[in-house]
Amino acid sequence: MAAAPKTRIQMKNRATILEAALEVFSANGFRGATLDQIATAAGLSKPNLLYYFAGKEAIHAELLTSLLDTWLDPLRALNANGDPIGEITGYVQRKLEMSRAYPRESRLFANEIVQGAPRMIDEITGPLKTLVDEKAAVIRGWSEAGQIAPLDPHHLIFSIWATTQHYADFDVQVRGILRPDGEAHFDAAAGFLQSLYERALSPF
Amino acid sequence: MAAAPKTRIQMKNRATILEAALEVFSANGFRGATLDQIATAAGLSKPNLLYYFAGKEAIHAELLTSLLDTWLDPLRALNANGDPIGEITGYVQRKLEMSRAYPRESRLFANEIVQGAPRMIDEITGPLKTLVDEKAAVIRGWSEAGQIAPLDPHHLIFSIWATTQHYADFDVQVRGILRPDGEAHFDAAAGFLQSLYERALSPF
DNA sequence: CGTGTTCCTGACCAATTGGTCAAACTATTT
DNA sequence: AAATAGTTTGACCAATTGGTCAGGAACACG
Repeated sequence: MAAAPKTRIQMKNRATILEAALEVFSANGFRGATLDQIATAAGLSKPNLLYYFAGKEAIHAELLTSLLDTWLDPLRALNANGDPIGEITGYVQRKLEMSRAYPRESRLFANEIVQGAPRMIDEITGPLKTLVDEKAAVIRGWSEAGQIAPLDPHHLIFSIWATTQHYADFDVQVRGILRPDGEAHFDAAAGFLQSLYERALSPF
Repeated sequence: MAAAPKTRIQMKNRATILEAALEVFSANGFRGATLDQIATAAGLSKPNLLYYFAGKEAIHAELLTSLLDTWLDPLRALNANGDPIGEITGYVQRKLEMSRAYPRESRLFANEIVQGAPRMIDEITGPLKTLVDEKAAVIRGWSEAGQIAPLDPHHLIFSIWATTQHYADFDVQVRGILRPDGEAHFDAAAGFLQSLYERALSPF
C-alpha cells in the first residue's frame, strides 16, 4: 500500500508522524483528530505531513493495518498442544499485558469498532474471523475432551478481549473508581483475571 | 439544568431531538456528530434545534446526565440480603439485557469514556465511584463470609461491565465473527456468562 | 563545486460546521 | 378577531479543517 520509505529522513519522519498520529487518533477518534494536532505533536508542518502521507485517511489506514497484526499475536500464540488451562490463562495474561503496554493501540481499535468499524470491517470478517474460528476449534476440542469446562469457545474469547481491553479502553473510569492506587490496579487485575478464568475453566 | 419544557410542542420536539441526537452521537462520537445530521435525523431545521437547545454541547450533556441514572439501575438493584451468587448472576443478566435493549446508550458512554471522559469525569469520580464502592463492600462481605469465592469485588464489577457491554459496544465485531447467527448470539452470551460467573463464584 | 533530487514552507482555497438573527408563520388566549 | 406568545426558517457569518501549490532550502553525489 504505502510507498516503501527509502531515505533516512523518510524513515525517521514517517515513524515520527505515525507515533504522533497514534497519540492523537487514539485520544480523539478519526473524526475528532485534526491534521494540525498531528502535525504539532510530530513537530512538523501540516504540508510536510502531506508530503509523507497522501492524507488523513492514509495515515489512519497505515496505523490500523500495521498494528492489527501485533494486536493478534497473543491469540496466535495459543498452543493446541499445551496445557489447556495454562494456555488460556496465559493468553489472558498476555492480552492484559498488551493493555498495559499499548493502551493507545487498544483505544485506536476501540474507537474504530465502537463506531461501526467503517475502515476495518473487511479485516474483521476476513482474517480476524478466520483466526478466531481456528482457535475456537482448539478450545472446543479441549472442552469436548473434558480438559476444561464446557464453555462456548467464541464467547470465551470475547470475554477475554472484553475483560483485558477494558483496562486500556476504559482506563479513566477504572482510575476514577480505584482512585488512590495509581498503577497498582494492573497487577490486581492480573490476579483477579487469573482466578476468574482458572475457576471458571476448571472441569470439576 | 435545561429549562423545563412547558408546551406540548416543546415536549414533543425536545424528545424528538434527543432521540435523534442519541442515534447520531452514539454512532459517531461527540466530535464526529454534526448538528446537520441531528437536525436531519430529527426532521427539523438546524436553527430550530438551536431554538430548543443552547448548542451541541447542551444536547450532549442532557443525554449523558439523563441516561446515566438508568444505566446504573441494574447495579443499584444488587441486594445485600439476597442469595449472593443469584444476586451477582442476576446483575450480569440485567446488564446484558441493557446491552441488548439499549446499545446506543452503551455506545454513547463508550465513546465518551474511551476518549478520556472529558464531559463525564465528575460523574465517574463522584456518584459512580460511591455506588460502586458501596456494592463492592457488599460483595466483599459475601466473600469474607465464605458465601462466594474470594475475588476482588471492584475487579469483579469491572469484568461484568466489560463482558456485558462488549456485546453492545463491539457489536460489529461480534457479528462479524459470529456471522450467520443473526440475533441469537445474545442468548448464547446469556448462557455463557451465566456459566462463567456461576463457576467462578462458587465457593467450592 | 555544481546540479539534480529530496525535503520543507507560507500563502492560499473550498468545504464544512456551530451558531446568529430578523422576519415570518402558527397557536393560544382574551 | 385581535393581541400575544410561541415556533420555524432562509440567509448569513466566522472559525476550523483537509488539502494544494509554487518556490525555496537542504542534501547527495559526480
